[in-house]
Amino acid sequence: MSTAPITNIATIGQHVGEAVTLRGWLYNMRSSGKLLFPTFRDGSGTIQGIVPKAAVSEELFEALKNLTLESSVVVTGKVAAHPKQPDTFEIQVEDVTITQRVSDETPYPIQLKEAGVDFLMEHRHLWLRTPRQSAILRVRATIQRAAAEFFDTRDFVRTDPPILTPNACEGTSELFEMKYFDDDMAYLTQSGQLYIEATALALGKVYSFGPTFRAEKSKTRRHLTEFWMIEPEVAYLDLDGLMELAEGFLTHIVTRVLEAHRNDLKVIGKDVEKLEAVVAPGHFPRLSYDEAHQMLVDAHAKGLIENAHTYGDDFGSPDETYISNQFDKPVMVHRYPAEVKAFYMQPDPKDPTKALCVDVLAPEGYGEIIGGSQRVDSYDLLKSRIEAHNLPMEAFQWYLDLRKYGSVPHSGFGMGIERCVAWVCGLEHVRETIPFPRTLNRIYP
RNA sequence: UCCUGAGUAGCUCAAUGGCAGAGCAUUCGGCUGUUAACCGAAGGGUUGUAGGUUCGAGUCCUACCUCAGGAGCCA
Repeated sequence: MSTAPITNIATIGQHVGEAVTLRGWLYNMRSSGKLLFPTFRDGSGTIQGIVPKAAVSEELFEALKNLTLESSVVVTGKVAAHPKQPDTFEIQVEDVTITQRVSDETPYPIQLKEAGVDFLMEHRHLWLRTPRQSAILRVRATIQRAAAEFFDTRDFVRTDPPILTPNACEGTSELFEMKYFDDDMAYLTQSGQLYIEATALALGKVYSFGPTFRAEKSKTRRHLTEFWMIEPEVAYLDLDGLMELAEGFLTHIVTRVLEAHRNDLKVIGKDVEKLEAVVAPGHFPRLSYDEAHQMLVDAHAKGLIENAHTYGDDFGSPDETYISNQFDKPVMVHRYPAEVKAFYMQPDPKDPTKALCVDVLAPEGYGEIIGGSQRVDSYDLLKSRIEAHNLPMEAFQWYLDLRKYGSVPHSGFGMGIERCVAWVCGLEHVRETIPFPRTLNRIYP
């Protein structure tokens, strides 16, 4: 075996003129008579190899010529600039060890050509190998790291809430239910918020980051039944401070993605200028519910949206799309009517019919990626809200305790990682943002 | 839950109610700079399931199944 240093494809440009070893898979094969052009991938990228018949042994040439796609290989060869494509490299193959050859009887099922959603999802474990899917997962990892890093470097303490809970956090959406030993029922968490309100009052500034579950029968490009959420919660923070936090947070994430993933974004097909506009100088626009409503009324009058928005109702998907399309940065819509929002949101002292809450709408019609609010800090008000929403009072005793012992104004938000990734990458559907998406009709593979 | 659409070769799709087709993939052959290479050949089908109409159904009708898009709800 060769002694050439092991390298990866992403950084292979540093080794032009040198012999290197790549460990990966056969991604594609083209040939032209006595020239082979195998394309290899190694998880960090793809590179074309070139194999003239005269340059290698007869056995190796034949073995390579008949090699099946996605067979695993260790390749040794000299790195050279691509003769036709600028900033691209190729490897002049000298030796190949086949780690495992894909059988002729069971060829790799996923073609390089287009395929349908059902087929790809059924083969998600293999679909992940395509350059686009790999690029998306790299961007996702950076978004997750940047999101945690933003809070870690600002003295937030990460506190992980439970995943098994005894009751609905918000008393709203459908929960996944399971038996908890003999007599009790448990539910998969739909948000860690209530629990991190407790840790925020212990530690000041906290965040949680983990999976959440919704048993909603939603069948759209924005919904998964299992998704990841990052949620900060801060004592003594008001709504304005929360909006500043959200703005800095998203700016940081997009900055990190632009630093590290211009190539990946190109593979994915995202227009990088759209992201550069997000981090350009200037604040994210802030719009009150009333202003947003007026915007929709005007748009309907001009025939720009189909359905008139009724004052007092939440915004529908088409409404959010219209509003976000008016700006090239994320839009923060605040102070919704309290009636359409959750029971724990603090009323606006200037207009108690409004809640001190904010939804951040991503550009390009990606909809709500962040939802947050200032929380009710009065014991009596919270108790009456729990009653008004017909929630089981005994389950919320601990939550009420937080208002009994040193209650303070506090605020927090939650961001769904998958929607953020879909927006940053410009994807049609959130199912591509997570390795193994869980949707209404699919839990395999 | 509701609305809409789609199920035909391994994949992506054609086929006026009248012989089941193409491209890609696979196998075989050709080609010394190919770019989802190209050229030639071969194999590959219970047309989602069950009924019905008809001389004849992939095509029309009914029910069901599966998937997708949207609404509602949400991140």
